[in-house]
Amino acid sequence: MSEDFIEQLRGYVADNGLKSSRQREIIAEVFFGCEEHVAIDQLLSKAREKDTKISQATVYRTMKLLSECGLAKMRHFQSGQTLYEVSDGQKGHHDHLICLGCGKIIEFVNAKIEQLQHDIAEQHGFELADHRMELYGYCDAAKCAEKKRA
Amino acid sequence: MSEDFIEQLRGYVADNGLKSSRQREIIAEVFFGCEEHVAIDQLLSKAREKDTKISQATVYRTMKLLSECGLAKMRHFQSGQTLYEVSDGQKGHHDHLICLGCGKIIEFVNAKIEQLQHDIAEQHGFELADHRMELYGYCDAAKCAEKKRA
DNA sequence: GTCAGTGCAAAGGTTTTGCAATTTA
DNA sequence: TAAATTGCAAAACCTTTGCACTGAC
Repeated sequence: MSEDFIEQLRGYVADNGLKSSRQREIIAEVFFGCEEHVAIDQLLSKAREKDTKISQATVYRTMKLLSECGLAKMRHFQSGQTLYEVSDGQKGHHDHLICLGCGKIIEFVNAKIEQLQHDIAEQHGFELADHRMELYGYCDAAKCAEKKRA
Repeated sequence: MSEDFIEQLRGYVADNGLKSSRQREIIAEVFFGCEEHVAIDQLLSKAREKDTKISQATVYRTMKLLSECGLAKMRHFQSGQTLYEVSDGQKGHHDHLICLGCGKIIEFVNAKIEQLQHDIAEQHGFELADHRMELYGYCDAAKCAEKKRA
């Protein structure tokens, strides 16, 4: 499946008069192989395991390209940090449940909420294009329940 | 009502062994007088209409203070920009509907969604602490409906 | 007088960009 | 060979901080 994404990338590259590169393939491979949300420096260090010389600029440029061709999506979380995830269009839309204790991020979808969101947009004369919902709380791990009290 | 917020700020300052200052009062006044969401540079330029010499650092420091005492809340939107709004605790919780055409931000609350959010958190063993929901779309203004097509 | 607050400029952190060298088609 | 890609370092942002000075208590 990761290979599938790489194919899409190659198609985009070919269709737009761009050229392939080893670095870009490595970064894309690392990105699509990531469980969920990754930061630039995580991508960089993982990419460097395969090629020591990959630069941070190339990671930024590759992620920008992946965003443009709809394979990646940049997200700004409440904490302010920027993370990338495989685009909704590729792996299905989902929202996030985030633990303030351990940072764990759980993805979920709720059809009723999706419906209500459309209703609300309509009520205000909006044509909905996208949305994000993030729930912040503490998971059931002991240390997280403890942090909650503090 | 803006005066009411200023009073709360004064109370916090007094209770914590801090001192009052003209600049801080001006910035707070500007902030509480803002319709909705403001960026640092907007606050700075509005504050400078009342006192030319106010520095950016003071605006940052004041907004940090207002966040600490629960009067302001910092928000990171999808675009990546950081905006401040009067805290939920002060003006009631709400979510956002944002026009991608003109940038207009509408606040709303939907009890059903709030309920569903709690249900979801519970299903995953989470204790909900906070949440955010942002709907992005195009409002019914002609120019915005047009941008949508592009 | 003491200590918090301020303005300025420098320092931090993150992301983008200019450029010469390299690689792809 | 022409044009895209890369790495590096500089630049561009945004935010925080150190410091000497000012102002509140």
